[in-house]
Amino acid sequence: MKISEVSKKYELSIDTLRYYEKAGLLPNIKKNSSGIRDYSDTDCERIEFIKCMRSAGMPVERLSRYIALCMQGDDTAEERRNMLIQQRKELIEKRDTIQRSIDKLDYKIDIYYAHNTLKVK
Amino acid sequence: MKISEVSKKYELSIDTLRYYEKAGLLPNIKKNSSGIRDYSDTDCERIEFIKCMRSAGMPVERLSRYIALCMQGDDTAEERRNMLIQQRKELIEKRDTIQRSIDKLDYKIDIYYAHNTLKVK
DNA sequence: TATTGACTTGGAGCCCACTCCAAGTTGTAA
DNA sequence: TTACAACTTGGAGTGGGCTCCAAGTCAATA
Repeated sequence: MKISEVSKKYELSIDTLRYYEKAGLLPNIKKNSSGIRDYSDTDCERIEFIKCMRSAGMPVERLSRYIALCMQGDDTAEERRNMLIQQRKELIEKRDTIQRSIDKLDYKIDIYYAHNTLKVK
Repeated sequence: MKISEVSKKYELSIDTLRYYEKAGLLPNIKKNSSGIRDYSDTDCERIEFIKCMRSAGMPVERLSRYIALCMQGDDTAEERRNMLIQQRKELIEKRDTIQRSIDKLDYKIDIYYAHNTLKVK
C-alpha cells in the first residue's frame, strides 16, 4: 500500500505518517527501488494501534518506546505488558476525570433548566 | 486572597493564573492601591470551574468566550446553556473513545497473560 | 536605611504534535 | 519529450498552553 492509500484509509495525513515514522512509531517500512514506501499489513495493524493510543492521549514518545521494545523481541514482553497496564491505569483516571466534568456540566445545565426562563446563570 | 494563596489552594502556578486572566478567563480581578491582586470568592469559584473544564480538555479560548457571555448578563443564558450542552456532548465522545482504548488495552493485556510465559507479543 | 520577599509587567521561550514548504525524483499519458 | 501527479527529503513554521525571565514596585523587618 502506498502512502496516499494508507493516508485515506486511516485518515492520517501523509505528513503525519512520515512524522510517525521519523519518531520511531513505524520502523522498517519497505521501500521500492525508487524509494517509495510500501506499507505492509503489519504496518497497517500498527497504524491502527497507534491511532487508538493517540486518540486516547498516549504521547508519541511513549508509543515509540513501546514499539522499540516490540522490535527487540520476546524478552521485552513483560516490560511491554507493564507499559500497557500503566497506560490503562492512566486512561481510567482520565476517563473518570472526564466523567466528573460531565457530572458537573449536568448539574450546571440543570440549573439553567430549573430557572426555566433561561435568564439566570 | 493573594495570588500565592490561590496558587497553592488550587495547584495552579502563579504564571498560569496570570495567563488565564490575560486570556479572559478571570475578568475583573480586584487590585489594591499598589496593584496587587485580591481574588474574591466568586473568582475562586470561577477558578474551580476553569480547572474542571481544563482538566477535561476544554480549550482556553472557548472558556474565555463562555465567561465573556457570563459577564454580558442574563440575555446570554441560552447561548451559555447551549455551550455547556455542546461541551457535554464532546466530553461524552471523548470518554467513549477512551473507553474503547481501555477495552483494546484489556484485550492486549489479556493476550500477554494468555501466553503465560510473557514471551509472546 | 538597607535588605528581603512577594508582588507587578511585557514579552520571550519551550514543548508537543503536527503541518507546511522548497527542491528534487520517478513513472505514466498525451 | 514534455507535462503531470505522486512521491521523496530535510528542515522550518504553527498553535495551544503554559513557563520563564528581566526589570521594576512595594511593605515589612533587621
